[in-house]
Amino acid sequence: MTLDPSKHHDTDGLIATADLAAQDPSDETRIQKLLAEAIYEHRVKPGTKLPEADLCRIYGVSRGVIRKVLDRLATEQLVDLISNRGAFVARPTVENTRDTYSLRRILEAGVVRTLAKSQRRPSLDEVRLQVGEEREANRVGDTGRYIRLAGKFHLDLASATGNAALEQNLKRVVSQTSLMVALYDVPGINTCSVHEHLEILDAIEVGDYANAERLMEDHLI
Amino acid sequence: MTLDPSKHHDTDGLIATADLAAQDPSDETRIQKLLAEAIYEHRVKPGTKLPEADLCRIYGVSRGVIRKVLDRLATEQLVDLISNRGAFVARPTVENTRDTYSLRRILEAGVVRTLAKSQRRPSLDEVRLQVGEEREANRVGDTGRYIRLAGKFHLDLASATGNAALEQNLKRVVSQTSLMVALYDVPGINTCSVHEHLEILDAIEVGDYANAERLMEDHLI
DNA sequence: GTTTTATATTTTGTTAACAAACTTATTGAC
DNA sequence: GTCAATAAGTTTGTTAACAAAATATAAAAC
Repeated sequence: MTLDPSKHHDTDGLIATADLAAQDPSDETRIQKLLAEAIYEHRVKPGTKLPEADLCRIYGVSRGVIRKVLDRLATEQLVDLISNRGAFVARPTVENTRDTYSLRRILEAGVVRTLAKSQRRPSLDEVRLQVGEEREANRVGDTGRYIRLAGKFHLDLASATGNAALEQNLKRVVSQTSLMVALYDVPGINTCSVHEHLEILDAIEVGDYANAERLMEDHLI
Repeated sequence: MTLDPSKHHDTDGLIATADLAAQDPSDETRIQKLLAEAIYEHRVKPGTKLPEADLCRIYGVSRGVIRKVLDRLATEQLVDLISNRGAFVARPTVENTRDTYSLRRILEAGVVRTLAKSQRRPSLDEVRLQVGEEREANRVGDTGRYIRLAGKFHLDLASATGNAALEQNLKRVVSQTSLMVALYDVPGINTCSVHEHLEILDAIEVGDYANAERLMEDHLI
């Protein structure tokens, strides 16, 4: 792939974020994150081929690390790996999409239930603050920022549980569903309503886990 | 590692299952499964070093495939990968263990809820039949068989939901918790009571999802 | 005998070359 | 012009060699 700005390629969406990045984590981890983001943020379309040589040039690493990254993304189901043909941005089936959304609802219900049940109520002040920004972004019409914040809300709640395993699990499922909305027009998530986010927060802080759970389930589709 | 039966090594637990196995799946997938089983069935103890050369000899493959397998098992958290020092059977922390059990309860509650809520009630006849075998194994005192069947109960329920994503997720978490009982004496799971399994089945078939959920949560610890 | 330093061996990490499979381009027949 | 067959060119998969790091061994100092 060339970097000539006059010619546009399918994989151009990868370039933007290929700079900056601290080298604290290993090459593999760093590039896995970058590629994953590019995929679930729809900068590369589902079905797009991801040739090893191109990725090597873009990220400035050898084929070995690219191959490892692709293998990991395949287990995350963000990439389809076809033998002797290469890697492609995943194109999940409708079935798989439905299943993954169900799984997400289960996990998110688990998150709010955990929060609402916990004895020393975790401080959700920061989250509440961000929902404010969310509302503002929505009002002003900054859709990019709005979508990003709306998505972050769910992961922030998971983080607030203090359960790293749960958080990590939800993170993966969220990135999967993010990819899916590029293929199928799934309601909810995208159209996350600020009002509902606030209702959920309220239910959690009051400790009404039955309601918090129900609200979250209704919120996601 | 030598195969001399007079000398015992830490990694001997790997040998037993290294034979048979259909070559339908790729070497990587096949060996990943074998190694994962050896780990969560406690045939190799947590902390045991897994030298690449040994694994190559045992499974009869090149270092490349072993390295790929170890990388995958590391993301599954069954193996700890330490830079320049090699692979070790994972030794999860108490924190991680608690978190993973919470996650498991969330997922399993999701499973029974899904089953109980579903319109055309799935046929749980086979599962019910197996619980019968479970009781028999328990009565006769065949602990190995009993533990195996008791574990299978949970995965069979997940399979009955028809949600492959949910099933796959639970499978991973179950294998993680299986490894953990080798380190910490966690109640439940091991001591799965047949009676409780039957109660859960009943609640599901009656469609009483609130109760099914509660029973499952109480059942797991 | 214990500890420290130096050396040798083993083990892991990475790169580069080769082999195999797939794609594309070209040629020729109809 | 369309299609099929062949050949050239890419791209992926695998192996083998090398470099770097860690571990084990041996020697020396105290």
